[in-house]
Amino acid sequence: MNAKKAVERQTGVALWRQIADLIRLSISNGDYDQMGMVPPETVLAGQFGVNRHTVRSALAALADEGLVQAIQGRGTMIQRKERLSFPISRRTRFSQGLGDQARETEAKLLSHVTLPAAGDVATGLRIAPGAPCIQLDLVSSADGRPVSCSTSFFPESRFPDMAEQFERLRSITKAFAAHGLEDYVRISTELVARHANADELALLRLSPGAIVIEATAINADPDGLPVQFARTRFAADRVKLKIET
Amino acid sequence: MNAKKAVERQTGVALWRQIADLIRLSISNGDYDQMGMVPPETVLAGQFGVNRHTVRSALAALADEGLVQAIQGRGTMIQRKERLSFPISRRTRFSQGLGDQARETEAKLLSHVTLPAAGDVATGLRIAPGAPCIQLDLVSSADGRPVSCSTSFFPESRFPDMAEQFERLRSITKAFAAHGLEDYVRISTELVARHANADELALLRLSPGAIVIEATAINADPDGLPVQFARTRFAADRVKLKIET
DNA sequence: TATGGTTGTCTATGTTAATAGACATTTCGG
DNA sequence: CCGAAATGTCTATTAACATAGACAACCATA
Repeated sequence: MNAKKAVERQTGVALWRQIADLIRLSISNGDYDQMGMVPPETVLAGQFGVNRHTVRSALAALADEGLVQAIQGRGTMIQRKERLSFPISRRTRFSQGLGDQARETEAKLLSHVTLPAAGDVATGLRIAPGAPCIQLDLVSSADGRPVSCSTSFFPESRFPDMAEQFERLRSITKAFAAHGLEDYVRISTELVARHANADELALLRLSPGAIVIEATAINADPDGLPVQFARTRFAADRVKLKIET
Repeated sequence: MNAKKAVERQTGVALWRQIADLIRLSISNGDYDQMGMVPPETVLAGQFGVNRHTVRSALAALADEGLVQAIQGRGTMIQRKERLSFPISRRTRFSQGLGDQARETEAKLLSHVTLPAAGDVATGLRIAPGAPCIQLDLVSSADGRPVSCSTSFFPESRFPDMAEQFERLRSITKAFAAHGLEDYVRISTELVARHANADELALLRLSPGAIVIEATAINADPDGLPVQFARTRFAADRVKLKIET
């Protein structure tokens, strides 16, 4: 599987950023697990066909992310290498699916507001456009590391206390249960990958230029009636989406 | 809903490339469908808070992709805006799922070779490491536009003529049928998003810095025995993956 | 045909990215 | 303790990116 390590010039993407992305990929692929450190700067410079200083810029960016740490005289140590495997199935729940991959998972409520449903939200939830719905903005983390941020919409008529219940119970599943909904399944998921915008960079603590996977999903009750319209943005370099059919 | 149009400086990604990506996204979102053209350069420059020349670089890149065409005195016309919706389910077939979204779909065989199965391939296909398997490299296009490129592995013992049959029938499904396998289902799919490498840029005719979604999938016969290990890279700005559960 | 709005082209200037080389500093093993 | 190997720091130079302003060329329309 020796993926070619090629960098392109004059593409609008700086060489040091391309190289940083490639090294990050190699780390999460486990290419350097033997030694627990990245190859020497001079070797990397040779592999990528660039100057050592360019590699240093790339490594500095990765050190800034906390992914590696350079030690003078020794080398550049790998600090982290995880890529969480994230199941997407009919029963997708955040913390549950991660299983024993993380010691601690957390979902933090950023904001909540009640507002009239916009076109795509109304269509997804099968309610009248303009009907009131509750919007929750969350950031989910594993072991203190942000993994995804999401914007969810719930029909207010059915789940009037969604925000309060979530804040109390710290779980969408439990907040649903508090409204008398014991079970729900995913009926639709659409995925798109793109560069992270400014908000996402801040929320997910990403380095600029990073990629997010945006999943637009609809959950429904056992009768097939939509209960949640969610748009979740995953930090692409921290997750692997596993589709279970 | 009104996604912020923010560009970041000193990120290693040139402003013109960030802007080109954002405009591409707006086009495929249909933001400019009313007028059929992109806003004037001066307006875009104002929106993004950059110089007009920087916007011109971005538009030049998009014109290079064939996405827009500038006409002096009139404006910059939109030439294309598609984003194919691509279903991923237990029965994922390339051409079939696209339905009426494209007039013509094509799968082109780039190369085929028989080689001993590497670690992950052997594990995925549940054959002994080193056992012979057939590798097919394909590029799939819709209406002449490359959408994905893939590398597939098949156990040679069971599908000895995979390459020949595919070349004749132009379809994995039909090539399976020619080997006596009438039906198969997807048992595993993993998704990762990253920047395209040099090969993918060329094969998919992408502009440098573009994003690909890499899907690693395993198909199995009705008895659950794996028959295909595939790694497919989609041009992220041309597709939307729709997960059907 | 005159005018306003749009893209095309040119010059100039400052900033960032990348290369090149030299040498200092630190670590580790012989 | 010495020397090889690694990272850290400095200077200098070139190419690419970004800004700024001016004006030409072209299109639509009043």
